[in-house]
Amino acid sequence: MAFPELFERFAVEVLPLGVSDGTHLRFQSVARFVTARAGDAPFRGNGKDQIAFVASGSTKLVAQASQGREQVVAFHFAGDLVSIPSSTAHAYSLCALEDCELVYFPADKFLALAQEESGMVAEVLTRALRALERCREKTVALGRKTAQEKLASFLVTMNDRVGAVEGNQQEMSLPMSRKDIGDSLGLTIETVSRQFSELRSLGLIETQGRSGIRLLDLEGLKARAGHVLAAA
Amino acid sequence: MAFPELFERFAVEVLPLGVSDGTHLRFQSVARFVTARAGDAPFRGNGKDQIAFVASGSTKLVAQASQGREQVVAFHFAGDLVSIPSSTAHAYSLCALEDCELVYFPADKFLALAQEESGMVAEVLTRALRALERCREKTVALGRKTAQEKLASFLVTMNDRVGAVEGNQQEMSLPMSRKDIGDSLGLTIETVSRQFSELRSLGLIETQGRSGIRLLDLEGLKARAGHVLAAA
DNA sequence: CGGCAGTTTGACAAGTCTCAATGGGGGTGG
DNA sequence: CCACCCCCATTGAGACTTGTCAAACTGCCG
Repeated sequence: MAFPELFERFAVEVLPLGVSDGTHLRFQSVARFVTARAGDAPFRGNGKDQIAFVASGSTKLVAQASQGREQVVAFHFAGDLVSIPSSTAHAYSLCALEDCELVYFPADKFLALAQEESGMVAEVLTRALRALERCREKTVALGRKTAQEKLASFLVTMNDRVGAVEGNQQEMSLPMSRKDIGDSLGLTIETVSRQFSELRSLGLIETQGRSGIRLLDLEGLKARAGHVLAAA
Repeated sequence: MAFPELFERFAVEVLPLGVSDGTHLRFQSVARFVTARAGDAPFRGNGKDQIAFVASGSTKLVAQASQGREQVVAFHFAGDLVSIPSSTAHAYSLCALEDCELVYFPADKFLALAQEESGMVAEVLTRALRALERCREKTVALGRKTAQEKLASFLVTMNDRVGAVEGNQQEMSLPMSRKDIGDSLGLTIETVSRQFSELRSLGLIETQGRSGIRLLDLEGLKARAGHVLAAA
């Protein structure tokens, strides 16, 4: 896709309605574009905070711990905005799960420009709070859930984000590998695989090939996800 | 402390310089106040998103998973702003570690008011991004670190937030119990205690009573924290 | 000074990781 | 379009970190 068209997708999704032409153009002037093939990591350690918009495809944000251990901090899909930090206790990199088109900005310029348009900061704040919420939920899973609960809540969450109704069941195609799922849930590939088998034999899910997943019993999955709803 | 004085502390810390008197007053009109004794949970499941400012004392944000398991999602100290969500997969509550004075707002009104003052949203966004960063770092610890690495990185992080230099060593008084630390790191009380003993016998830390901690070898601790710095 | 909650330490159990081998999908090249 | 091959996923056996249960200890508050 041509670059101006990509930027338009960002503008439609993130810029508030009725944003001034000037702001629109200034954003465009600091925007950069990149297409990434599955597996590419276009932002590996470039030393500056970045903000990236996923125009198409899907990505993972990966943190590195010592001894080659990796933790997937978040997954992103078309329309998501990602903040990629540079100076923290762990090195982060954004990595394409499928072929991707990304629009990205230096974080400092992006935030400075955003402040010129009041609704814009609010939009970014809303997205940041949503990201914080997801991260907190992940924290609970990583800290206090069993392998099975981790996978069950992962599937329920992913279904909310990319699932589609098929008959009276939920169907989705996950772009991430077992390794990605493991690195996201703090488990090994093998444990993830075993839990997939277990959920299958419990009749809660069906898998089709490597990425196809059908949730046969969404309520049953939720019951095994270890959730506790507010004001219960 | 009197309520107007508490609000002033919030205003000085969070409201941008030169905020209009009108905005100042509108914030004050939706602000609520509460003093909490150590152990109190003033926001337990009240059904609405809240934003709280910690005027004095320290708090923990706790999520509940099934079967009474608890996960501490974040700690907060005087000057911090906390977003307390209500409708998520887990029930959250803010809990006082020491006696606290809190200024709080309904989140919807707070965010609506913030938008009237451009610098205000930016300030809240900055804080939200910092909270997101901390949460991501915690995610890495929970997902991919050993018990010892978890405790070491916890101590290093806490030292950054509340530590003071004492001689050529770092000293701090932690307001949270071993249980709080365990619930924050995804460990049991016993494992936390064992790791404290281990770090003590390695000569990296000294403990004094239940809350006093001296970091004898900050670099040694960091080396055991499993960090990988960016652009290494 | 006494009681109690929180902490430390120990022994054992359990869940997950590691190492290893087999099986299957899906992409590539003929 | 089909077949082959490689990589990913699955399954199994054994090891190890952490959790569980229990008891002794200690700092802290009344």
